[in-house]
Amino acid sequence: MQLRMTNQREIILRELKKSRQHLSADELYDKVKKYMPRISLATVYRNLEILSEAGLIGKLEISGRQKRFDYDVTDHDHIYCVVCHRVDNLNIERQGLHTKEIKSAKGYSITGYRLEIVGICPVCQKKAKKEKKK
Amino acid sequence: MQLRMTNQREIILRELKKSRQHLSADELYDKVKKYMPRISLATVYRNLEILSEAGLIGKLEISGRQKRFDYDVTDHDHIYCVVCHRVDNLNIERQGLHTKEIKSAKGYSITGYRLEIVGICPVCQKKAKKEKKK
DNA sequence: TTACAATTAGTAATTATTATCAAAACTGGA
DNA sequence: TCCAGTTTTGATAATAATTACTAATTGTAA
Repeated sequence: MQLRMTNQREIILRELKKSRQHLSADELYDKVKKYMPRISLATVYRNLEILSEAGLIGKLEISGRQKRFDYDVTDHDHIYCVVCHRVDNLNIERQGLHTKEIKSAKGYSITGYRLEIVGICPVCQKKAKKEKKK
Repeated sequence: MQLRMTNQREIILRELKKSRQHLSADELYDKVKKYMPRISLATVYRNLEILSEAGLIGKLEISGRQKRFDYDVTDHDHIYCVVCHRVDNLNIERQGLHTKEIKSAKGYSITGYRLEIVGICPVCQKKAKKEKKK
């Protein structure tokens, strides 16, 4: 199956890469609408799935209610804010993780792994301090 | 805030621990109904949140559409099936992960981390083989 | 007991996502 | 270029999971 690069796809892809964030479908919808006001939210959802299946973007299936998509398809880990659900990329040395232990874990055939660092992002830390003062 | 242990809470907690699985609210609802047929699904949702805030159970905020809850609150990692979304517990040596690199990552204050091994569980592997034969 | 607070069952509302479908836009020959 | 077939789109309906609301019930502590 060959991917046809429509205008909609082009702009969705461009805006996600431009943002350098891990956007949800509706956040991306808002950005794309500026260039293509008549685009449908369904088109954004549809194409995010298609683009991630084609390997042009990544799909984060981590925490939070909404799916988020990653502009960076190279191998990396994430850091995630428990308060606002913001996600950032991380590069961490992963020495010692490809062990026999993992490879045979519970009879699973392993396709990959991900390390998620969980914490509170700088913005939410500031907010929390302000809240305390009240 | 002190946690009042109601009948509903007791049974929800008991059934989750008994299952030794990572159940979603509706799966647990089905189990609990056998002992308490008039319980409401909303009560299950409500109490799963309360129990996890009280630290009596864990909340998995990982992949898949539904939230899942963990009978085991001790420190451990997970292995997760990309096909059926089943989750199992794992104990893996995590040497070399508590590095300065992580502790100061992107200005976050780190509260923890989780390693998720991703793969296909034995059951889904078997199903996939059967599918191929067709 | 008796008043007050917490919890419950039942249901409505909300949120995120997926499905449906007719219209529009592409594609690759004749 | 025109046409037939395929894809994709926009609009909207449907679904799934969760949360909010509310009156009734239950527990608690004086």
